[in-house]
Amino acid sequence: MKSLTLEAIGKLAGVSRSTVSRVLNDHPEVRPEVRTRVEAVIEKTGYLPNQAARALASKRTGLLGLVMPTKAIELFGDPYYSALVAGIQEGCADTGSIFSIFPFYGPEGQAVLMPTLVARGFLDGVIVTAGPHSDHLIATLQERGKNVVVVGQPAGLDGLRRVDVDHRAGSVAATTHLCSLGRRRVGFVGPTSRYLFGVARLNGYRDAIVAAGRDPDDRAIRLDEPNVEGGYRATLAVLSAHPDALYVATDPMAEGALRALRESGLRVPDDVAVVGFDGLPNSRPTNPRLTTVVQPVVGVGRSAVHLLQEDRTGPDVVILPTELRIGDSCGARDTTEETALFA
Amino acid sequence: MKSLTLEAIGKLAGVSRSTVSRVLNDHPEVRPEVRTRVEAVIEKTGYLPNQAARALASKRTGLLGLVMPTKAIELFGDPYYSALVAGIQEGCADTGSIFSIFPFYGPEGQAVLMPTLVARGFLDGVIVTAGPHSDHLIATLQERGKNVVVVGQPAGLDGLRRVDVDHRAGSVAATTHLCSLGRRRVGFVGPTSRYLFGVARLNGYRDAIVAAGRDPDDRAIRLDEPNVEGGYRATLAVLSAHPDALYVATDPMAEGALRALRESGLRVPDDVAVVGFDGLPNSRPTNPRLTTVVQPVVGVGRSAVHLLQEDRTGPDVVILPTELRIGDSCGARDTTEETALFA
DNA sequence: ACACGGCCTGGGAGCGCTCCCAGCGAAGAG
DNA sequence: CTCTTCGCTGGGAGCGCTCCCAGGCCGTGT
Repeated sequence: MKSLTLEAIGKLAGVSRSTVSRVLNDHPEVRPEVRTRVEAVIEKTGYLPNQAARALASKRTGLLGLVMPTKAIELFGDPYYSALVAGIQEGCADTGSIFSIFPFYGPEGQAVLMPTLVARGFLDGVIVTAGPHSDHLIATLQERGKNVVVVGQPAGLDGLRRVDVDHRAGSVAATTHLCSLGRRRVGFVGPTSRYLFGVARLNGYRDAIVAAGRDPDDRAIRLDEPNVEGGYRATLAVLSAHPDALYVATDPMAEGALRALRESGLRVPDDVAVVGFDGLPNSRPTNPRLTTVVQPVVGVGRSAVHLLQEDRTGPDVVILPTELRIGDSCGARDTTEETALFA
Repeated sequence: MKSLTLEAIGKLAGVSRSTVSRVLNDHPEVRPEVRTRVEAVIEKTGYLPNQAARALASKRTGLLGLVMPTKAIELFGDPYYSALVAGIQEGCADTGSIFSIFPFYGPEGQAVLMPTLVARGFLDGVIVTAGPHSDHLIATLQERGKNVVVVGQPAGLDGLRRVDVDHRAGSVAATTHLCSLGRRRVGFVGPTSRYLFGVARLNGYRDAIVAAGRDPDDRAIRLDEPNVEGGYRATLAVLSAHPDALYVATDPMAEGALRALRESGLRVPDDVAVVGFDGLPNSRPTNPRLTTVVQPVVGVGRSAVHLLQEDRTGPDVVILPTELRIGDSCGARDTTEETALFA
C-alpha cells in the first residue's frame, strides 16, 4: 500500500494540502461543505497522516510513556499496578493521548531506552513510578528538562512534579478511628523505612496517637517487608506489647496480621481491632472483611496524565485524599450476624 | 534545554551536518580522527538526534510494539506472558530495536490506537498475540500491509507471519512417551476446542495413539477450561474410562489433574502416569514433580522480533520445537527415594 | 609533470507535515 | 458604487534528519 500524503488527498478533494490539514486538526475555519468533501475522501482512501512528519512539524506526538523496569512488568499481576494502568488509560482517554509502556531491562536497557526514546521527540511526557530502581532514571530525565511526572514519592529529589496519595492523613484517620472506638493500646505494623510511603504512614500514626492523648510506645511498632509474610511476622512480634488494636499499614500485611491473630487465639475485632491501608480493587477478600484506608490508585494514574499535559502552570504536586472504608475488622459495625456466618 | 541539531554539532566540531550524521549512524567512510572529534562534541553537549526527524527521513523508527488489550495486561502475572515479554526483550536487544507495549481499552481504544500509532510511521512492526480479542485487529493490520507477526495461531487468517510452538509434535512426544512406558489406556485432558492450540494438542495425541497401535477411545478424552479447576473437573470425569495414564495438555490443568487423582485415592505415577504441557519458567512446583512438554516461550518472543526484522525474505511461519522434560509424574524415573521424602 | 582513480566531505533535495501570511471573494459600511 | 472587513483558502517556509551526488584532495601509474 503506497502511502498517501496530505497533498494527494487535497488533489483528490480539489483543495490544498493546508485545508486538508485543517480538517484533520479540527480547525474551525473550514467551510462545512468543504470539510464534508475532504472527510469523504479521507474515509474512502483510508488515509492516515504520517506521525513522524506530524511530530517533526508540530513538536508534539500525543504519546505518553510509562517507563518501568522489566521486573516490574510482572507486577501487573499486582492490583496496584493494574489499577494504576487503568487510571493512566482513563487519563489518556480524557486528554486524547496515547499511552505506551516501555519496559527496560537493567541498567544497560535503561541506557538504550533513554536516549532513543525518552530524550527527544518521541514522547510528550513520561510517567515513572517511584522506587529504588527509578531514582537514577528520574534524575536523568529531570536534568534533561523532560516532561516527567512521578507517581509516589521518590527519594531525595525535589522540584519535580508528582502525584501521590495522602499517606499521612490516611494514617491519621485510621489511627484516630481506632482510638475513638475506645481502643487503648493501638499498635502499628508497617513496612520498613526503605519504603518512603511507609515512613509517611508511620508518622501519621504517631501524630494521631499523640493527638489522642495516648502515650506513644515504640514497642507497639513493628516494621517488616510489606507483604503477607512480613505482616504475619511483625504482628506476632508486636503482640508482646498486648495491643487491643492494630493499624497495619498495607493490606497484604493486614492479611498476614489477621492470620497471626487468629493463630494466636485472638478474635478480630473483639480482642484486637484491625485497620489496613490500600483498599485496592480486586484484592483478595479477608475474613473478617478488613476496615481499610482506601487509596485512589485509579485517580492517581489519571492525575498523573493530567499533570503531564498541563503547561507547567498548575500545581506541581498533587496529593490525593484517601477514604476510610469501614469493614468488619475494626468493630465499628455490629457484626454479630455476619460473624455467625463465618463461624 | 534548547534543542541541538545536527547542524549545530557540525559547527562545533568544524564539520558538516552530513559528517555528523555519518558518525551517528556508524557509516565507515569517516576519518577516524574526525570521528573522534565529532564524538567528543556529541558527548560533551549531550546531543541526541530528534527521533521524529530521523523517522521522517529514514522511514524507520526502531520501535516495535506489542499491542494488547488492557485486560490482557493483567496477564503479565501469568508466567506465559512474562516469559514472552522477556523473549521479545531479548530479541530487541539482539537487533537493536526498542520495544514498547501498547495497551488498548476495548474496541474504541483499538479504534484510537490503530490509526494514530500503528498504521503509519510510529512502529516498524507489531507483535500481536493470537486470541479471540485480536482477530479483528490482526485482520486490519494485515490488510493495511503492516509489518505484523502473530504469536500463536490466529483463527481463520492465512498468509500472515507467525511464530508458534509445535503443539502437535509435542503432544505426540508426550503420548508416545506414556505408551512406551507400557501404559495401556492413555487418556487425554485438555482445553475446549475454542482454543486452537488445544485442538492441535489433541490431534497430536490422537496421532500418537493410533501410531502406537492402540484403540482411540473418545471416552478417555475430556475437554474443559484450561485452568486448574478445568483440569480437576475433566480428570474426575475421565476416570470413568479407567486410564492408567493421562496426557494433560496444559500444566495448570495438570495441577488440577494431580489433585483430582490424589482425592480419588490414585497414586501418581503408580496407578496413573501424568504428562503435562507448557513447562513455563516460574510456574508453581507440583507434587510429584510433573513430567511435561516444555514450550520455548522465551524463544517464541525472540523469534517474533527476528521475524519482524527480516525483509520478508525468510520463512513466513516459524514453528519452534518442544522438549519433553522428565519429572516424577510419569514413572520413567525411579522415584522410590524421592517419593519417600514427600510421604 | 599529468591523468586517473579512491577516499572523504559538503551541501542540495527532499521526507510529509504544521504554521503563518498573503490574497481572494463576498458582505457590510459609508 | 467604492472602501473596508472578514471568512476562507492556497502556498511558502521551515521542522531536523537521511540520502545522494558532486567535488576536493591525495596517491599512484606512466
